[in-house]
Amino acid sequence: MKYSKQRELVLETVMENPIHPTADTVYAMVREQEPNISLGTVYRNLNLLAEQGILRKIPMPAASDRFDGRTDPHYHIRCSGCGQLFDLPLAELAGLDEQLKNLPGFLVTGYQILFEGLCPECAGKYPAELKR
Amino acid sequence: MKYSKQRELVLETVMENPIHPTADTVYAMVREQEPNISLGTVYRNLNLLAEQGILRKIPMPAASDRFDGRTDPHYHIRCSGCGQLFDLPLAELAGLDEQLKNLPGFLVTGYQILFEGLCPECAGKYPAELKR
DNA sequence: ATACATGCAAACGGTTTGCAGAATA
DNA sequence: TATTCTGCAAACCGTTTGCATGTAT
Repeated sequence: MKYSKQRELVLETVMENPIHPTADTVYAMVREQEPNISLGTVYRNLNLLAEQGILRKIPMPAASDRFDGRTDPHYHIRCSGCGQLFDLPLAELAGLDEQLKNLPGFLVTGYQILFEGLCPECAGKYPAELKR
Repeated sequence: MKYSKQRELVLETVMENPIHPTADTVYAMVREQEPNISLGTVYRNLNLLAEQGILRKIPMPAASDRFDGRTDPHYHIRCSGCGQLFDLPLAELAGLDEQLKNLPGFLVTGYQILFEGLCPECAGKYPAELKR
């Protein structure tokens, strides 16, 4: 892997903005410092950095993938109010690995969870009953 | 909702084939009985039936959505070997709801899990170490 | 008659890719 | 110089949509 200014900016942007940006968001942000960067380059670098394990790609069902500077295992929650993606301060799911080992037939190697709900800020704004 | 032969076939196909087919697969299957049906109609009906809760749409990260005739809560596992999606015979995740209620700030309303691993058949074929 | 559904094809959004030229090592 | 990278634009894939026509109520 050879150095490039573009890649440095892409990485820096994801690292310094823990907002789990989409490729498009990264593109917009990097463009402020490097107006000629192309969206393709942003994608290429994000994917490359994710492959190397330097950052993480969070595939989102029915939405743009997001990228995360944190590479340690942790959960995410999408806020139905503002649409943002947050880290969820939830401990490892206890007992799950246990259950998974004892499944007849299947060999589970991993899983992805995406939580849905309201972030602290939106939980305040919305009434008791929550909608989509 | 008005009756249509096309919708009936789409529903029937999903119900009778518990393989969690994609829209494309449903299209191919229905076409054998109704060669003139269009892919758009298949999509429209699958979405409509899912909205009504008659069947379930399973959004798949970085892949085509799948549809499920089973509407009761249960988990799925994607086999890394053959790519098929299976029901996972796993009990409700115990204690998770507990943990979720006590999260500071966040109000969790739901979650989706997708497991990854090897199905019984593929688990036999592959050696001990498993890859992607 | 009036909804609602269909087939078709075009449009869409997110992402990837082929290419010729530019930058790094 | 050899390799990797870039910008650009076109291609791609899964899905949705507009429209004129057809069908169920």
